[in-house]
Amino acid sequence: MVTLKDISKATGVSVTQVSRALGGHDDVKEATRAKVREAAARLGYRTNAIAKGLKTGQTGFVAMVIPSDIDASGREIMFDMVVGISQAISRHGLKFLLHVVDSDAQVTGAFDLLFHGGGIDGFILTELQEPDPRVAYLQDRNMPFVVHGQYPGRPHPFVDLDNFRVGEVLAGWLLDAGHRRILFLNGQDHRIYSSTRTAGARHAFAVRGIDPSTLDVAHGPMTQDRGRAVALDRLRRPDRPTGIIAGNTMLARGVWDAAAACGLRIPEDLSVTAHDDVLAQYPASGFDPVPSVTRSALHAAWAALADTMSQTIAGGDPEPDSGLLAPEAVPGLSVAPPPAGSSRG
Amino acid sequence: MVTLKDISKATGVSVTQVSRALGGHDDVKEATRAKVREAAARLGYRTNAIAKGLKTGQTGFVAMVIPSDIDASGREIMFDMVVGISQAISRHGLKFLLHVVDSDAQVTGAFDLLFHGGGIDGFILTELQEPDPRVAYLQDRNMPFVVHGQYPGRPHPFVDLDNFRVGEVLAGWLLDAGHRRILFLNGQDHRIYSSTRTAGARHAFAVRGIDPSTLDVAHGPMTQDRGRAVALDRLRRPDRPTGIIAGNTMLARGVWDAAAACGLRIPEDLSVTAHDDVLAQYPASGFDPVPSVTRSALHAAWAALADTMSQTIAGGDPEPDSGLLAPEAVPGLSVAPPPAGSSRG
DNA sequence: TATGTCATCCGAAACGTTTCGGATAAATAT
DNA sequence: ATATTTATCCGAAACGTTTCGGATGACATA
Repeated sequence: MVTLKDISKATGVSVTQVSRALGGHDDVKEATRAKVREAAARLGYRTNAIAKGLKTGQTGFVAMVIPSDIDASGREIMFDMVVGISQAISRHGLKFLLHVVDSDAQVTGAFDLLFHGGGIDGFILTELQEPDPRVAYLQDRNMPFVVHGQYPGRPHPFVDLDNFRVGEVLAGWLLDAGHRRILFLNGQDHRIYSSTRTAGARHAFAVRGIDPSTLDVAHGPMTQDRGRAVALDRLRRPDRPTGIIAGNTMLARGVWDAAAACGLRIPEDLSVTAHDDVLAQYPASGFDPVPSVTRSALHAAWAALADTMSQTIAGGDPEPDSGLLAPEAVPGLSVAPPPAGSSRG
Repeated sequence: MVTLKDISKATGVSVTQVSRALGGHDDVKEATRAKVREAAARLGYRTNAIAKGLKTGQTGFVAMVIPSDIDASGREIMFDMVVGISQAISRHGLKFLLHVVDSDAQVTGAFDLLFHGGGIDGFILTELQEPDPRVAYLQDRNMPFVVHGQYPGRPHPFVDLDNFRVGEVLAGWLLDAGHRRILFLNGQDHRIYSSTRTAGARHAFAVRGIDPSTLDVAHGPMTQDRGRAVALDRLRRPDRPTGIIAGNTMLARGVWDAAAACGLRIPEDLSVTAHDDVLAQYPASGFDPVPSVTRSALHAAWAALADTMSQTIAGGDPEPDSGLLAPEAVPGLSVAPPPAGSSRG
């Protein structure tokens, strides 16, 4: 292994100055720095992360702890998350660690193990639930962490899509076109993003003087199958919805299927709005007509997450509310006034 | 942070002896060891992995490097792998690290980065292909690694299902029942496990004096949809196969679907054998009739993999061939002689 | 001349652990 | 009695890095 001492010997510069030269400190003569850099490159020097970690107390490892008993719909989205986050973390020169435990109950124990005994600098939390003990646990023990999502009542470093705004916009488009019987195909129950989107949608109702309780919200996994099934069920009722909000593009695909199955045209007979996470596997392309969507790339969220993580580890408290990502509102051709025959609710 | 020095102060035992007491060395009086253990527990001591790593040169981190551009069918299996491996690794007191790079080409670079600069003890390789530069790269640079699978021509630490035997048994059952027109629904092309299973199946043909080239092998992702599609295509031909080998239970499900669609009964009109990985998400239950399978739990492979990894890191070369896992042969009710009307091929 | 400023440098200590090479005293062997 | 073994212990060095607290000489200022 090539060490600073080797470079020191090779150049005649002290270990201290070699360290400072490579570390970019400013009390090193340019000529010296060049000489050191050259020798480091020539000898194939690589900073020993462990030694550096011992001195600085930081290793550059960021961990995410997940239970192995995730349900089928969770696993699919989880892998995309893991890949996206890992990539974003690597780009910041940090290293991503995935730690799998047997059950939810063991997650907090793993935090302790990894942080105190394992040289982990910080944690990433996703898929927040209500209630979720993880946030309080980490806060109480002063372990650095960043959340994808926000936990109510406890300010903490986070990155999150403005889900309230998403619900507001998607519902607003339908309401403004004249729809009153609206179905919201939302995500899993007890997920905070789901309820925040519902709140945003209901807010859109309220500011227009429409009773928010008339919004029909259906919770569940965000899959094409479920989208089709729930939409089909509702569309076959006599007082069928004239507008549907889809939580993501997979649910939207299910709605398109259901509309086709019922012989309903979009947007003439049924208006649809959706949120688009810009995932490669769930492209928003191929829809006819082009849907009206709120759009926010998940990979942008991962990048922001990595950024906030690296700030948090460095000790700088990120500014509150800086983590809220605004969705882009992209009107398409999937919204029209409700069909004349439909009675207004 | 609680250190050895703190325990030393609290107990009056030297740092050296505290270290040895906790480390399980034998030149420590039992009374002393108990006193030290008590103090460690009381103060909440946890070994500092970084400091230990600096001294011993090992960190307990094991990494797996994957490219982000895996195809859809790959992602599904990959997540199960990652979860299974991570869990098995944790159980050995090691820590699992998932590192995602943008493309295949960047994998070897990541090896260097993680090993030399990142304090990674060793690597786990899965999904071997032909050719695959990773094995030679790690071998040439003396980085410890364990492979799930075997690379031809280069002995290396590995854990693998005996895929030759799987092909041999699954084909043998059909041949011994009298089948001659057999379809093998195999895994992805260029995957070593696929070709090894094919070789095993062809060997079963050869030892029975039957022309191995009459075996029809179809490569592709191991999904229910593909199983149905390929089976349907073959079953509709005039010289349809009378026996089908399914590479896993999902493919088998597709075969069951296809048989139903063609009005064929199993096993009266069509015999089927399959391999069962014993995955929770792809249960082998719910089949009627119970299929004849070779069975080998993937999670047993992960456990063996973690075991071999920990030996390899410790410097002990695991015995060659100790990594080959024998499948269990579990006859069911899905194999019968071919229907009388079918002409023998 | 004496003092201060500046750029550049370096020795030594520190991070927490493990381990080498003995030290001590008691028990046993000669 | 002395020599040897045994059980138990400890100081100090080492791993590779960063950083504190100065040191040095050149130059400008008073």
